[in-house]
Amino acid sequence: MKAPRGTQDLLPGVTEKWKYIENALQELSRNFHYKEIRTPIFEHTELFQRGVGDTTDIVQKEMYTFTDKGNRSITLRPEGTASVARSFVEHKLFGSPNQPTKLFYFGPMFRYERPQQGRMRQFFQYGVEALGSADPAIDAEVISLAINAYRVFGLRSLKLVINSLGDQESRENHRQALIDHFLPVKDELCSDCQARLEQNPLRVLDCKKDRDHPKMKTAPSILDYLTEESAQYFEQVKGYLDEMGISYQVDPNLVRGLDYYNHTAFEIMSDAEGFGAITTLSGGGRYNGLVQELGGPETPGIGFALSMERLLMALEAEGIELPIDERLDCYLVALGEEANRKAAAIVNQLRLAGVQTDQDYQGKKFKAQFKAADRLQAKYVLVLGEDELANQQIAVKNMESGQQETIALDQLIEYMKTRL
RNA sequence: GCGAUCAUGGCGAAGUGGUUAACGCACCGGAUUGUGGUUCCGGCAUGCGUGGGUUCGAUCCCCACUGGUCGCCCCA
Repeated sequence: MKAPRGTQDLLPGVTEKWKYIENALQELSRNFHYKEIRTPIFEHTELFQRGVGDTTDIVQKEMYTFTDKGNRSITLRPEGTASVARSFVEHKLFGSPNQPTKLFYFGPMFRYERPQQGRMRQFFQYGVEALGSADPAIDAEVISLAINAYRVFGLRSLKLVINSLGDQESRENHRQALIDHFLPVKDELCSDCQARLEQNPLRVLDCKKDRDHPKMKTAPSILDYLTEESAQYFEQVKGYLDEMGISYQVDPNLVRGLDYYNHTAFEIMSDAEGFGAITTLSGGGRYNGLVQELGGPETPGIGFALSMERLLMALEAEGIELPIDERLDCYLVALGEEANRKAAAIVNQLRLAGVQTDQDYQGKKFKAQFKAADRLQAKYVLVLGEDELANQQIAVKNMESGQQETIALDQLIEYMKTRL
């Protein structure tokens, strides 16, 4: 039996890294004053159709959708924002006096795709959502949180790309301009783009196949079609970023794949060598119509999500080791029948006193037990043999210094606690 | 969804249509009645992803399936 395609087991040795990263991101979230939310792993399919958008690749071909025994159409969540917005509406969080509502989440997402490194069918995201504020300062806040989610681990080869998709009016004007621009040469575009021109002409812009088409360079930029208000908003966001000392690059062709985005859109990529085809580490943006679309009051929102798998890849690419201490405090080596009988109780006492302790359960010889202790990087080895037992004592060896002393058994816990 | 490539012990890795499937690392035991290292000696795949087929005989040839990896699409 194997784990299903595109899923993976996280085994001891890597779970410690995940735990470390989760803890660090949790602390970062707390400093930015975001609170944790946990939503279901599956939702009604309709949530994603309405929230993420029917024309997106995610909804059209990547969802894990099934019918449950009650004949409901259920989908394993492909992303987190729709669920958070749904929960925000369902629990009327907009009624709380503390606005905006600032939330973070962590958990598995599911997309049916061809797996390769950095792209799993089940993958883990950390994300944040700030609902209820249309202040450009909060756009900058979320972007800062996103970039610092990498910097706190020492990552440096990062590229922040931002764009504005504008408001409804900007988008419609731009959409029309794109159609007018490309329609005369529609036949020269790839089949995907011919369809895109009808459904979502914005996405023609980031097509790889038609990248070199002459009409591509002269295509109308969204930035030229922003309404006065949208343009000003974008300027303010950039102003806040400048003020924070966060460098970025404006890419008018940055188009996020989800329908709900408007105004600010951004992506963080890795510059590191040998990162492969997938360089996007995280992405996010503003989604001012989403909450209303899901039946709530008109509520602005912005958020982003990063992938744990890609964060770990970035750490590897930059050769960053997380400071994880895997050493064991204590390993008890027992010698003889009587000692074996006593060993478990002594180990148990140490553990309950907060000393991380282990012993042999494989019937190993004395020397082999010592080797095991060494391999586990035990800081101390306790030797319990007949001599020690006869005197109600135990030998304690500091494995780093090699020093060993014999102490009374009833002082062991006290002794160990002062040394660890 | 499309294209390419790969699959041998815990890990890495050689190999061949036919008696015992190299080697390295790791692990276990001994040399060394109670102290981590080194060295030496010994042990460790009735098995070569799964299922079929060809053959007197398949880990090796053929087909399908499963999974990994790389690229495309798209994204986190």
